[in-house]
Amino acid sequence: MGRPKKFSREDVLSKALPLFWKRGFTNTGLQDLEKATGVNKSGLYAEFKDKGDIFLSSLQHYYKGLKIKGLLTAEPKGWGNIEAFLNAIGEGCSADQSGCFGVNSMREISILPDEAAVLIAENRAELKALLAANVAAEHTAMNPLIAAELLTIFAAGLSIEQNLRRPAAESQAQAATLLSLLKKS
Amino acid sequence: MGRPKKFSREDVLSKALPLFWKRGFTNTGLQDLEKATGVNKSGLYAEFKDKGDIFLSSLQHYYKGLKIKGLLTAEPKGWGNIEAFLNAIGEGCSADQSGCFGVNSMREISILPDEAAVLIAENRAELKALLAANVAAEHTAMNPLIAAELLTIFAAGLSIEQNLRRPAAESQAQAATLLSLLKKS
DNA sequence: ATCTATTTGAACTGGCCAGTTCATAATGAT
DNA sequence: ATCATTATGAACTGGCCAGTTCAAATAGAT
Repeated sequence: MGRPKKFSREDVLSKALPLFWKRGFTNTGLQDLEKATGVNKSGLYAEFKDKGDIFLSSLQHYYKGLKIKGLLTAEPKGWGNIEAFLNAIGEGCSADQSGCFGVNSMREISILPDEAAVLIAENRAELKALLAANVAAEHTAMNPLIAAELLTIFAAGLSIEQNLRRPAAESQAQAATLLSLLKKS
Repeated sequence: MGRPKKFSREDVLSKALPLFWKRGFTNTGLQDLEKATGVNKSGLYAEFKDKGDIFLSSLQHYYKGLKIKGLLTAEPKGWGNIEAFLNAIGEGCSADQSGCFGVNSMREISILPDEAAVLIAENRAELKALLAANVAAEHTAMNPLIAAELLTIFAAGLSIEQNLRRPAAESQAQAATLLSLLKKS
């Protein structure tokens, strides 16, 4: 046995995540990461390949811990779940974390590690499928896949506009409006 | 009279804009700007205060030349204008310019000159008003302001997802779906 | 005390960054 | 030819960047 590790990979990621979330990839420096995680640069590079790897791992960590899967798989499925999901986008916005990290990252996708783009696309697809399942449970006349796509785009819009620091109440009101439209059809 | 200017401010801006549009503020360097505009660093700093000023001016230039005002003020006002507007978001996407520059910039707003945030907010408000006017022209049961807000968020979602290089046809199909929902209500 | 695994901090490389300065050249009008 | 205006390119500052290397320290187990 040697000296025990002082930090866990997940500890580091959960502290790095808010930085990337707020400032993005390029605007988050290694110094920032050292300070936030409390782990030395040497330590970080012992654990991660490079800065891109830290970002990618943070993104994975983010998706892993995401509540929306829980919200959208709750029973019974239906509008209730969808409304809870849309509201969650507006709620979780501390000063540091606005909107969805995945949506925010879309803007930087051209300079991100390729795997990041894949991750984002995969999770978008998963989200859409979950939404579709909840729509389908309501037996509407509307095609669940089409409704789900609509909701996904709307959610992305809500997310990105969180950067303008819109009050959560507004977002929720708009979410309710869209939902009532979908319910009627 | 001295030597005449070789470049106009607007020339420079129209060449700088695609850079910022594609790569954002931080990821666009002065070297890139020199190469793209054909104007020396010295020349750029004679015309602009700093890099932030070039960005801000590019954003102004972008909003000035935006077609959407034309699309949304065409007569007769109504769903047709709105559909044309939504489709334009998906269309104008060359490899260099994806989505709306204003929406893309929301992600970077925390590191942008303050005036940029103001500009973006103003134009969002203007867009919303134009959309509302077109909804109002249709005399729907729905509150035009609420519908306009919905459309604005949806447009932001479409814009940001353009970064994933979605085919324009998909975006347009989704736009049509949302419109049909709005028409029905 | 010794061995091992890990943390730490500092020094360092090489590169890019924004921004400044200045000397030189080009261009036009008078 | 002179004067005013602008363009150009190069040199330079000071700072931050990601990433590497290494020696010293620390902590546990045996």
